[in-house]
Amino acid sequence: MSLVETDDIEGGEILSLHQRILSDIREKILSGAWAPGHRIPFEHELTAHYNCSRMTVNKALSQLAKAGLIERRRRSGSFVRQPQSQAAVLELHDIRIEVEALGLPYRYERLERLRRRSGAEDRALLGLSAPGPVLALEGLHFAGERPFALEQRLINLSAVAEAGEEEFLEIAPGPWLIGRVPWSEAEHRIRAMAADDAIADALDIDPGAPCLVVERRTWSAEHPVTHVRFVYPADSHTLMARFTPSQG
Amino acid sequence: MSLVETDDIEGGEILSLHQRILSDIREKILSGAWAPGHRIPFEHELTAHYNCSRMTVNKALSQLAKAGLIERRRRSGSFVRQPQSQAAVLELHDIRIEVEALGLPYRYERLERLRRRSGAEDRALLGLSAPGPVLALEGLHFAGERPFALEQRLINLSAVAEAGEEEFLEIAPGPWLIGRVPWSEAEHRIRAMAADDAIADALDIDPGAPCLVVERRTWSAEHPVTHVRFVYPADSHTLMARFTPSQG
DNA sequence: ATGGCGATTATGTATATACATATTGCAACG
DNA sequence: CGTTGCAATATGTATATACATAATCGCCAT
Repeated sequence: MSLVETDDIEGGEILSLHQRILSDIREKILSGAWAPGHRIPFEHELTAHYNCSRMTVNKALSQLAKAGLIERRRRSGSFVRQPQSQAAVLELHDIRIEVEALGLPYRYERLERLRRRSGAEDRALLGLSAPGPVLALEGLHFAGERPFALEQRLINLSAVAEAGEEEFLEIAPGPWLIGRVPWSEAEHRIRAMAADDAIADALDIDPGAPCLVVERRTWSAEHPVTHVRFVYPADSHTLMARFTPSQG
Repeated sequence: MSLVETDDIEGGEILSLHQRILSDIREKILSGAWAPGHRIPFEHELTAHYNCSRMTVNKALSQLAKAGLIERRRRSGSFVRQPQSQAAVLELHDIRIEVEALGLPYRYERLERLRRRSGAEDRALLGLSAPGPVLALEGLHFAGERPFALEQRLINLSAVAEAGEEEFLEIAPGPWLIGRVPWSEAEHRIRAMAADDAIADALDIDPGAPCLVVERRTWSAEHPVTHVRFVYPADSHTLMARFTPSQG
């Protein structure tokens, strides 16, 4: 770390200039101070503001551009983009990680918890043939103050009895399960859907607004473990997956 | 980085050195030539090999490190990391097969075919760095009498010259390409969207109705081949993927 | 032997500089 | 009046250089 030291850095985090520029700008964008479409200062202005070289500014801005937070146009400047989470490789789907990748604070909040004997619908979702105890959970994942995803989950208590003792008030069931139940197989279903009133209300969007729905059923050693449905507002989320062919 | 031919002399995309180093190393890792744990050449060796400055090599390696492909240790070198989970074999779907699985007659119909020199937007979608000839196609996949999916496709004619001779009147470009171009890598983006007027018109649905959008970029040996966007009416379609974890 | 210490080495970060490239606006020209 | 072409501008990429930092190796003294 060099002697540069522009303003006295309050608070004591030792950040490289690069990272400080990054987080400054990210914060402006995520806080809404710089709305989508806003032109952020030119490189040479930031160079002056941070008292550093253009290369350093350029590296930071390039990184923000690659992360999708801003868009750069030659001769015009750099502009704040609509936020989109391009994170999220298909397999993982830990919403906390997605949210934190966006630089936003994450929070989970339980809406409902119901222990019951599985009805026909529950059994269809889980792929169970016989009735048995299940836990039905509904909760909201927040990114900052805004709902990021609605989660509706069924857990097969015959396979994971200890889940029946858990309240899941602020702990999302996904990470909880992953730590306890080794899954051997999963099936994903992805589709688009118009938000009905209940979903619109929970996610704080307009009824009829398009949503991305990701459903997953998980088995462990042939036993159905859980079925979960995530509902994302269309504008909050892009699923991404990158892969090479299995052989040729 | 010379100004040499702007026009495509066949055979090579014009890649920046930075990108060339990136893709070279990525290819070695993904192909398995450099196994996990393998020490990749020191920066100064790569500097010599590519005849460039250490900064350029450093930038490329830093990027690979951030992407999680390699791990860097001071005084020791850079090492290929263990592959992190990601299984997710979401198969490239052939729409004909989907439709026929529903027991409905399949038909493809071309709406538009345009051969042009790639503009900025085309290049962004394809991931091209230099201008060149592209083929822009738009077509409809029918299930019975109803539109099943709208396809908007760009083909990089520098990579697949013979596509420029094809009319694609009733042959969907997807299957045509698969038979000719072995792909080595693909990137998928999945999201929900409200139908705009043009899409609503093509698909014969209401404007604002939710749609599932699947975008795919495909590379063959580091050359961008095609970008395609499928738009499905929400009610017509569910994407499915089933997979097992690669490890833990 | 062994614990400490300095030299060596590879990466991390930053600088100044140079030139390429894309886009915009304006001015000159037919 | 519109078209062309040039200058200005902002970003893109690469260079050479400098010094900081972390980890390791080997030497030396206890």
